[in-house]
Amino acid sequence: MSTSPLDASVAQGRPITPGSTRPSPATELKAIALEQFALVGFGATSLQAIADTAGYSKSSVLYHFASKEALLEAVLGPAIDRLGRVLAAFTPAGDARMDRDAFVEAFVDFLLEHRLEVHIFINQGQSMRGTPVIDRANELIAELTASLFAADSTTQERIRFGVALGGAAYTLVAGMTFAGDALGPPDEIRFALIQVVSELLSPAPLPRLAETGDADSATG
Amino acid sequence: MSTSPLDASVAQGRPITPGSTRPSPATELKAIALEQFALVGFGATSLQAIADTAGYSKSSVLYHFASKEALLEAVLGPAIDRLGRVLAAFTPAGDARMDRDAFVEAFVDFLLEHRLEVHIFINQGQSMRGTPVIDRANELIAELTASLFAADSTTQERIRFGVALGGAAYTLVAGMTFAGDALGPPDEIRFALIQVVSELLSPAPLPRLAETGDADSATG
DNA sequence: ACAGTATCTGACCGATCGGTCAGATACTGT
DNA sequence: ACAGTATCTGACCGATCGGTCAGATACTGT
Repeated sequence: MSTSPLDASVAQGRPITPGSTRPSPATELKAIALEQFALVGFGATSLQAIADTAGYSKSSVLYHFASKEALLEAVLGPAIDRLGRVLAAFTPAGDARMDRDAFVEAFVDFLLEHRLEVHIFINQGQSMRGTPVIDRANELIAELTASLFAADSTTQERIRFGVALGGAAYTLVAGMTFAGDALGPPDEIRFALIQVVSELLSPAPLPRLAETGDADSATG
Repeated sequence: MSTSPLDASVAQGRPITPGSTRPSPATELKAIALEQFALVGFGATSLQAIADTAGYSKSSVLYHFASKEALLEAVLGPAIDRLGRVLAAFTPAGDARMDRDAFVEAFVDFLLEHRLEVHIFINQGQSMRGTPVIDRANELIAELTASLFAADSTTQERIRFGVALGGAAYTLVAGMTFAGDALGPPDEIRFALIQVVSELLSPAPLPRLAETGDADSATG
């Protein structure tokens, strides 16, 4: 009995096994909340469900986070901070198109690291307007759009940008989280994403794609 | 007072103004439910909210639809039927790649017509497994994947397919529904989508744009 | 040993959830 | 005019929602 590591140890609120230092309750709760918010949505996730999964009481969740919305802030905040930093590094002043290739790489790495957070505010951002952390994310997306495209951008360009953003977010969550590793090895996923996002953000197909060949796709 | 057409007329359950024949209550409820399910999610949408928006009581909603899940079935069913027909027309037997350009056009038209439904089962399909209508949609997506790609498809191809599917669904909802007409005129959107989806589903960039003799390493 | 603090919990709150049901009302064909 | 049916509603149900609070327990520095 009590095969689950969550049962006996965490139920008391502190790690018992001295060897593997269990993450703090707040960290654990944030991780569970992140997954649930992305999977079933913020509105459809109950604090009770989060507490049950973590092995705590609902009161404990509300001890660590003042409210459900505060928990959302804590969950999304770091990812949005990081997005802000990625954007700031590539839009220093008025000069928008600095080093687009490097930007795409940094952006894809951001997506890979924070795919669940991105999925949340991509797919639920519109219905959560008013929540500070969501508004901040929406502002950053608007900033990103503005820095990538001039004011006279075409429908074509806007569509390609939207497809790149939403497509990457969807693929990462649906493919990596839900479908397991059916999508491919992580390094291949990263390479393919960088390529397809670059392609989508460029007015024409990548110019130097000609001789790249396979790169490292054969190395498993 | 009572400027809203919903107020006086529908509150009694039947259209009063004889000129403009109001849609049936069931149709109206489905339209409102569709929007809410897509906007805030199925789990976060209450029957009361749907009823209030339509100007009916919650009991009336449950008179027309036996349950919340039955309402979801009624909302998504037609779109999934249509998707099934689109797929059936282009995968008659084992021959998968019939006329890919025509298929992409039909598929994009399907996306344009049922963007909210697609958004629902793209973004909430994983958390609604077990619901018959959602399972049916997931099967169709799997069938689509199988008909587009051989069993030995590369990571690159799978990523591109996912980006096309998720990206188109996201762009149509976020761009057209939430951002109004900021994306562009409908015919331009359609044209741009057909082009970008075609490009993503092709193993190599569009042949006309560059003379890259590479063919992307996928053609093995 | 002891006081102070951090953490966790059950009991409880009003509000809302999906759903049931009896009855009121409107429409129908005769 | 009348019976039958379709439609709509309020009252009500148990369950669950996010959140509060007093008190139990564990840990801390002294």
